[in-house]
Amino acid sequence: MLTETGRESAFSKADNEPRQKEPIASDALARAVQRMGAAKWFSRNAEIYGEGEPADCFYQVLSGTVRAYKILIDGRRQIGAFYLPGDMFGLEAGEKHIFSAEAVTNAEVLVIRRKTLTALAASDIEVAHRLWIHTGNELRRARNHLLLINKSAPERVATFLLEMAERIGSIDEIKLAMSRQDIADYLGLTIETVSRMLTRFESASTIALPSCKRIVLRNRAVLKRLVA
Amino acid sequence: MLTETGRESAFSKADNEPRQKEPIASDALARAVQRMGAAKWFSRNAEIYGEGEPADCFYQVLSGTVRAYKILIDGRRQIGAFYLPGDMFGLEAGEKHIFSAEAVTNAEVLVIRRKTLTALAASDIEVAHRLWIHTGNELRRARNHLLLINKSAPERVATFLLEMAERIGSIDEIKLAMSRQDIADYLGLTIETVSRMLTRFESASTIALPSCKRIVLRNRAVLKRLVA
DNA sequence: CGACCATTTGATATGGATCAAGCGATGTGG
DNA sequence: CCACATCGCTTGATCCATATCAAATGGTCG
Repeated sequence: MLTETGRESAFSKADNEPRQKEPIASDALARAVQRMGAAKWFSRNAEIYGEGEPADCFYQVLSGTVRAYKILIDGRRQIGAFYLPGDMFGLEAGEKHIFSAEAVTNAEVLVIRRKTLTALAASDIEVAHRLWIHTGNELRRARNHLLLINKSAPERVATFLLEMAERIGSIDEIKLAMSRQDIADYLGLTIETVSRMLTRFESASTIALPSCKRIVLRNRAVLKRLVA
Repeated sequence: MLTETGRESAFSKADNEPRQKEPIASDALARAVQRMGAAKWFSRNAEIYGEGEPADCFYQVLSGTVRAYKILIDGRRQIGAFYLPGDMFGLEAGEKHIFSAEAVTNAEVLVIRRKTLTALAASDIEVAHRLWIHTGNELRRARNHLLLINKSAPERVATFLLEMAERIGSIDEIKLAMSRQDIADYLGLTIETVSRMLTRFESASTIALPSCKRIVLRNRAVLKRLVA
């Protein structure tokens, strides 16, 4: 059954938020991580691992938000994914990390050694299967992200808002953990463009912006039509 | 104990050749596909599977080239990947295909039922492992593709040329199976822009264009610097 | 209150899209 | 074998969405 080691403390100490309903996954893989992983704290902007380092560990977010990114030669930064509580990351069958990972906010993360996991997978077919499913989900996300990057700026921002709302499980209001720069680097836009799109949506009463990190979706239909 | 070996590379000489002489790939998964798969011919532009259809089969290209793509609501087409001889595709842990697949050229493809493969994976840990590796490789490709899409047009085209040269294993000359439209849809550009970049490279003697499908890389250093 | 950083807003520049010919292959029927 | 249609590619002219540059505003923390 679900082992929730460290969960309560995670929730009370997370700088960020009261948590949603049931974010922590409970499949064989997640259970293994929760049983055998060690909780570790990362403060805002701390590096969890760096690009090119050997991928020795697998992670699950307990609280806070994590970004996976890559710095391009011209200095730009492409964020490949945000990981929220319950999400697992850091191990995709490769020897080395191709992205770096950092805490967006103070975050508590479960860490489990790769060896531990692969040893388990060798004997437990369900864990092996779950690892595959996990990578498959990452792949689906990456492909959706790819599709996103070719769209117009309003479409990208609308997609981001809906994606975040769904993942946070919130009804209407999203509390964003990340800065405009993070959003811009995720969407392949500039902060100015992200900001402009948000104010444009606000002017159209599609969203409201009580503060720059809180966004209220007032008219999802309009956003969904954009995403289409 | 599981061991991760690097990605298997698909080595082919020219994708026009009807057949590979050598065994195409030789890991446990590829061997299973080659032993139990049925060869099937698809003529140019024939559909192999459609988006949304149940992902019942797994495929390996024997000859020719295949594209995986998605049509967006606005009618644009995003090509997610090209598959060359030796490459496997069509099964990534999901129940349904999220892309469609078509033959770019006349192509021979091995087809194996998903059930056959998952049954095998349940008893053969090595096959299960290779399935994971395969999805991991697809993920790495998708992430590289994502990075690509944010770059400038010259960078994208240069990246495409180098990628193709490497995958085809050609020294200097690439024989492209795909049209300019295919390239454009892969890179998120228009055919006009792709064409202009190619002629620009040609003017700079970075490449030569003996015919529109044959491209000679005359100065890889320049291309690599662009990709950086 | 004042300094600092993030965000918004405004003005201008530009890379690639779009619109529009032209050109060069490939194929077909006479 | 040629005339001609067709299709894919290249080239040119213009437009527009977003980047870039610059400044103002707002929010946070000492």
